[in-house]
Amino acid sequence: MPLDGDQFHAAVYNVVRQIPPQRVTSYGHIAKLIGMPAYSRHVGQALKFLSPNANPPVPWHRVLSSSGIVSSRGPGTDGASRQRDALVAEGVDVTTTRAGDFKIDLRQYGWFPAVGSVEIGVEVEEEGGSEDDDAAQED
DNA sequence: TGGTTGACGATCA
DNA sequence: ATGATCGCCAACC
Repeated sequence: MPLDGDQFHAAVYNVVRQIPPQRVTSYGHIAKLIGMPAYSRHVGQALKFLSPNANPPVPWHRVLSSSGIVSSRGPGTDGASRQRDALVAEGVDVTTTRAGDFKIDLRQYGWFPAVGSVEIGVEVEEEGGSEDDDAAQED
């Protein structure tokens, strides 16, 4: 395995810090960027462990599910609404679906740079490089 | 040791 | 477009 526990967290934070303002990306894409595509769920875990007074700050609110929906932390929690609030405060247009979920238009705000084009900041085993995909498209 | 959980993702009906 | 399932994988219980 390329990354180890602490390194995984560090890599996640480093990548999230590079998400530009008014842009969002997905847990899964961050997992791909750090070379561990099957660890999308753990990206969320890492953000959960994140301390609010982290320095430099980590814009955790710019990370959502691949469908552009703000992940519900469960009934009775305010995490999702706080995330929506932070996004709106940045100028991101957040809509509410019929089911009550907060949704962001990835075609407009999505940030999905090609794997390898972002600095991870931690040691990564040579895994052979394949570039693909685009880099954030505006509409 | 074994089953459940979770800030997920891709498929299929 | 929406909801149900299955696949992932470490942390818990």
